[in-house]
Amino acid sequence: MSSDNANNLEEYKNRCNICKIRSYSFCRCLDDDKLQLFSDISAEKSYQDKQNIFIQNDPAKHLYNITEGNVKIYQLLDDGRIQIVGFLYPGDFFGSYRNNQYNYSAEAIGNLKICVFDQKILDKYLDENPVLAKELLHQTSFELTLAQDRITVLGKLNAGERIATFLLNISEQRKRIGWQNNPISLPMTRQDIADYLGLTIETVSREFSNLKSSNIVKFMTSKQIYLTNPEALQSYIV
Amino acid sequence: MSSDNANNLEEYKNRCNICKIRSYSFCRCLDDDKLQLFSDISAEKSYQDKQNIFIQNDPAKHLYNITEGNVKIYQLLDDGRIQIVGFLYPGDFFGSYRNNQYNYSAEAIGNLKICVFDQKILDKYLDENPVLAKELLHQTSFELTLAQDRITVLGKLNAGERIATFLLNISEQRKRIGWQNNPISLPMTRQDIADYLGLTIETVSREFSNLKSSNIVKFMTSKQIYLTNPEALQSYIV
DNA sequence: AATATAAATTGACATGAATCAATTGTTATT
DNA sequence: AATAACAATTGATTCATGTCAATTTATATT
Repeated sequence: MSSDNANNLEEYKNRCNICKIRSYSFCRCLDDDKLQLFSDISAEKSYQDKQNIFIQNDPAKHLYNITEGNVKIYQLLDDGRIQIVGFLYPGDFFGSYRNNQYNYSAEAIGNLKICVFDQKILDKYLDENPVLAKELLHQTSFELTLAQDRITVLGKLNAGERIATFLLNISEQRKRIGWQNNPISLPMTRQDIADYLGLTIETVSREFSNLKSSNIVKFMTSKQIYLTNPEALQSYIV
Repeated sequence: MSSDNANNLEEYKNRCNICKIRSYSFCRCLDDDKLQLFSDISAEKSYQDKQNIFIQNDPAKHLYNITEGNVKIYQLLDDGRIQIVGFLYPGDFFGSYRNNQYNYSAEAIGNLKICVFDQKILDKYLDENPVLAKELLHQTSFELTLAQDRITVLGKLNAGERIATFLLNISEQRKRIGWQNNPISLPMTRQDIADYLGLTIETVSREFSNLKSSNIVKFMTSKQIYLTNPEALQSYIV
């Protein structure tokens, strides 16, 4: 084994300690010695744009944690209609820690790096580390509130309100993980945004054009958007 | 103290042991001695139709477990629009075990009995009883999958499909907790159903009439509905 | 039982977003 | 640089569901 390979292995085994997203991911609850064990029971994996991580109804064997890049999770109806349940960002986890089926499909948006945990091994860990179980509970509970908010968006808001909410939510999320929150980058396509908001691509495009001509937002590129007047966006949402 | 009062107190202290909904509520994970302690840290409370249990954005201090009756949880927009996030039934829990704000308001539908837990006390319990933390995690995770399914319903299904899904879901839920699942009782009003499905009361009424005239359902009363042809309902959902 | 009040249904019409179609802009490939 | 393939925008029209209004049915009160 070359000293280079040895170094790489060392680095790989140490990756949890130097992980950039730890402070806003569920692993943050572990102290250093536990963290080392955590490196051992997880594996890092890379995906490219549009690659599937898993498919809905697959037997759920893993839990995933995003370390780099973006993921969309979606449900597919029999006739081809698609609903994007959520966009996930670094620090978010997805998959399952129960031995059943995945409730959605997961696909990479752009280049992606994730930590993979075996469901059974993680489950054993939970018994021994209540602090981790509690952290996952809190995180899942937070996910649930986000899902509930989205139910209201889809059930009650009109097209303009949905777009405004979407932009503000992304801005908040970026702030939460300490990234630039204005201008914001939109890693997903217009079609993705439409499938996320229960609209068509044409309606999304028209609403963006409205915001543009009202000087509320400004597009640096079609995927880089500057919120010129966030207060106006806020007032959209009632 | 009369012997009657003593008996009542005895019965009250023992109520977890004789609780009818324990087997499909999160308490099921506790064995007998732990359960006795659980009776001590919870209190039973009763509500009447339309009474609020708490309001959105109230400081979240309690976790609730339904022992009898039904609850609607909902979000209110500034202009009065309402979205019912979920209908809850015996065995379901709601509220919060985190020290933040409630994400929705909760209101009794009909007569209601609930078990109330103090968030802080329950939280301490979780540290000592990882099995309880895991049970809550699994339950919350299940709630999350239900919420995700609802996102797809609201984002992609048309009025007829939403109604069909709603009826089948209720039927499933009744089956899950071992109740009669056909005919099914609808404890909520038509307006509630509309606010739950992102529709208007008129559209809900019209879709019910369609199902009626297609001989897919039959109304014993306006709140007691017999699924004459569940397969036809199923095929609605694509 | 009669009256009042609330809940649910049905009809006529309006409208926001979907659909269909064409065009423009952007990114990748030779 | 030219071409192809894809992504996004814009316009014209249709349609599902909302809105407004009236009626019927169910529940509560005297």
